[in-house]
Amino acid sequence: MSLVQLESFVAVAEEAHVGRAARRLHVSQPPLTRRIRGLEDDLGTPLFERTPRGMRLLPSGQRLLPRARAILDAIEAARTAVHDPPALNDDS
Amino acid sequence: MSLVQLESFVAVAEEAHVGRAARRLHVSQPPLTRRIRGLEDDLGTPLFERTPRGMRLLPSGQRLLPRARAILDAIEAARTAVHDPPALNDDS
DNA sequence: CATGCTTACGGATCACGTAACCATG
DNA sequence: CATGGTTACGTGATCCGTAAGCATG
Repeated sequence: MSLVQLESFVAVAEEAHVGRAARRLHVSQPPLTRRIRGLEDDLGTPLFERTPRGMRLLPSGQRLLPRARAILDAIEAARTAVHDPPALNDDS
Repeated sequence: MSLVQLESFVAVAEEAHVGRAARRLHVSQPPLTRRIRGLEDDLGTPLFERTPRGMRLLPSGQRLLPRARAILDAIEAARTAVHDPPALNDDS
């Protein structure tokens, strides 16, 4: 599992469409297909149902989605925290 | 920033020693040195002080450590959640 | 036959391990 | 001079984009 895979998963889940997610991520479709497949392989379970209209989240994917978002948010928060020393307490 | 970098960071922080962390991660020292350096470059700030005895966390690294652990834990939790459907509620 | 996901494939980039290097006490 | 982190370097793995393939309504 990688952060790139999680980011790709969230984009595809939100767009329900590999093509649109690819444009949003500024990447072509094939890498995105492979990232999703790689994540599914890593987890050992499919996350989407492939329909002729696009991608539909399976229950496994629905369970993953909020956690994936939280992890990506935590990454951003960590990035910020490294740079921002906590404000000094007036009492100290 | 990658999960491999975060995992490497936690190991080096806990061991305060690249060599020991490398053995723990079943990797040789140079890749680990490079991972830490890559993380520092990505964040734009050093995380460790290099001493002749080993590695010592800087304040920036001290702020990162608990967040890195939380993120890695969240990854494991997500991995589990994908496979484990929530227990059915008796009331439902 | 239009749409949309996937596979093939060639090329670039990344990441490893061995070996050599450098700094400190 | 022992210890421990880093740099050099060659090789194998990974990942991308273009192009071709395939399935569905």
